[in-house]
Amino acid sequence: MTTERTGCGVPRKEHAGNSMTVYGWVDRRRDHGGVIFIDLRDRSGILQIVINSDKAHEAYEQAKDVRLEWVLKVTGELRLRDAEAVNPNKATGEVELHVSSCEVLARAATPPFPVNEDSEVEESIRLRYRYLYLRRERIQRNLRQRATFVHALRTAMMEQEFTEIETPLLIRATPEGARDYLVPSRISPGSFYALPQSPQLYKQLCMVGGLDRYFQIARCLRDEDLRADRQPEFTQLDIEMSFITEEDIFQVLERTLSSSWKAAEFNGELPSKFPRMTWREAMDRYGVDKPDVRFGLELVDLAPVFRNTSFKVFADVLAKGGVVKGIVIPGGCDIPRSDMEHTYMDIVHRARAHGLTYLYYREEGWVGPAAKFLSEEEWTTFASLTKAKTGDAVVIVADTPGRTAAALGALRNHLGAARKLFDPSENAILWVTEFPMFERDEDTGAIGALHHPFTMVHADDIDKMTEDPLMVRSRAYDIVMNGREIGSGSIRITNPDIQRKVFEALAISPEDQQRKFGFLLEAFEYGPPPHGGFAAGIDRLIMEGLREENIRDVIAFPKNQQAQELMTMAPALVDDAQLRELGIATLPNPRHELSTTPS
RNA sequence: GGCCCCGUGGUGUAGCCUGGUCAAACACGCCACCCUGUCAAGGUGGAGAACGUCGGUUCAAAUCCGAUCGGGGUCGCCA
Repeated sequence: MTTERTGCGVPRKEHAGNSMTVYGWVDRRRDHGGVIFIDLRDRSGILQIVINSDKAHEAYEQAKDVRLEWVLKVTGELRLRDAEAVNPNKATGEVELHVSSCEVLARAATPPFPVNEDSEVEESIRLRYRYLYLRRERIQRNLRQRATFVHALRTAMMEQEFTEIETPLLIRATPEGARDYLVPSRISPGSFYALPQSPQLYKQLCMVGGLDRYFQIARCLRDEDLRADRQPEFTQLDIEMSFITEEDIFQVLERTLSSSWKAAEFNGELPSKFPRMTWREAMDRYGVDKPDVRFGLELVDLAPVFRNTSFKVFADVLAKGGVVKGIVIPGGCDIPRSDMEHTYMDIVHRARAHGLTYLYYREEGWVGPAAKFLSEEEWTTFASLTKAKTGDAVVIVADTPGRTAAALGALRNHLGAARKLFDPSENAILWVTEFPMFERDEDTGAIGALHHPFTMVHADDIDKMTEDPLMVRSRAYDIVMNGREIGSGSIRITNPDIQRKVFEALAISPEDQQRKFGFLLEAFEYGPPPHGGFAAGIDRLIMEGLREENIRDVIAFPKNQQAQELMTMAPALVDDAQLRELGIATLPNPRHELSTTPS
């Protein structure tokens, strides 16, 4: 069947005169009475089929009843079209297949939405009939480019002497991090496996095992709420290397990603070296740890202006160790006060900052709620720090360093999008390095690991671990692209003394250390090589590469926001017998129980 | 768990703010017929939704209010 098959998108004028057989779906049909045109579609493209009642009567009788999405086998002779019949908009537009026989291989019900065009359809319908949505040209192209990209990643890794290793899917539940998906064990009733959030621990054990250079195109599963760029199961390019420093990892990623990007013919290109920025610098200049550097609007430290201010709110903040920072918005005088008071204020409040104030630099001078508080001297400082021009506006937030950064960082991202301040075809990729080792939970006050507890501490900061843990930098790094976190990694701790100090800083008792991570600590007693690695989110990279706004459009069978797969309707209830075998009993109405359980 | 947006024939939308003229309009699709050169074919005719669901306000509700369900976005969450 396939040996004599020609792809619908393949024929060109040089094939004219050839007899051929094509198979495919009816993309469109144009019935002129005595002659019927059918656009036949397969994954390679679309070919116009001509069925003439005089010349192929039997085929014509067949084709009369054909409808959209029917599956046909068509044999005929490829001919050049008359000059006036050429369609320059189609790859096969210079030729057409004159049919001698037309066989209906399958009929099709009327599709629930248009398959032959890239029109909007409600997400639930797309997901319910995913197999039909997959017929659309756009998603087929996305998935094909995805395959090319992943293939290129794999090739690049092999060329760099990495070994692809499969790690288990049924693993021990990890105590920290995201919520686990649990899998009950039949043989050990009451016990559960977890599905991996990432192969983190196994890849480190591969290093202890002497494999030296590991990689995997790894599925990762996290039971957390979904977002436009987040699915509960996703794919990572997972890497771990021994006897290396950051530089080696950076080089592998830069080489691998930029070459694969090119191979997949993704949007634009990636540089052969990614710029670097420390976490400190990212926070100071952009207010976020994943800056979108396609546009400016950098944060300006305005503390020098308000050092001796009569404006009580700012004075209080500064006295308590807070900061005053602002963003200069070029041409911002066109922003209505209502936006400042409502839209921007909401953004700032969501970041838990107290509020913002603003100043317009109009022809007649600075105008705004805070204008009256500045002395002549302060205006001079203000002008030199902001370098604002007539027509600009400045928004100012005063709060703790963290909240100020969060508020202005969020506002900056909003402004960048709302005021179209960047070229959407640009790829702004960079390394963000030297993340803090620890962070304090604002609500509980507890110290936690920002990356994970096996992240190596920056050599200069080991001494600060006990007295000033929040100032300790780590050897963790992220790749950030267009304001989106693409992946992260770190050099790992292999020194037991340092590991112990980290656990102490995190207030994890020796008993808990043993219980939670005992197997890793034990492995590290047997000569662990210095090592480190990285994990890059493949779905997100593809989103950026294809300029898709939603991760669902780069995944063949994605889930909806409730983490359901609407085609097969998973998750679903299972038989009591199945549960009994696993030693599991469910609450009578899980949904109800959950909603009434205080959290 | 919070917040925001959406829910009208198979699909996409209009109508909803300013309730009655709406057993609801338009495009595509669907059905029938006509048509031998189109390519988003064309023409003629036709079927198809009581406006997600429930409740309320009102003489009167697609239109107002409440709840609920479904879809999406987002904050929390994602070491």
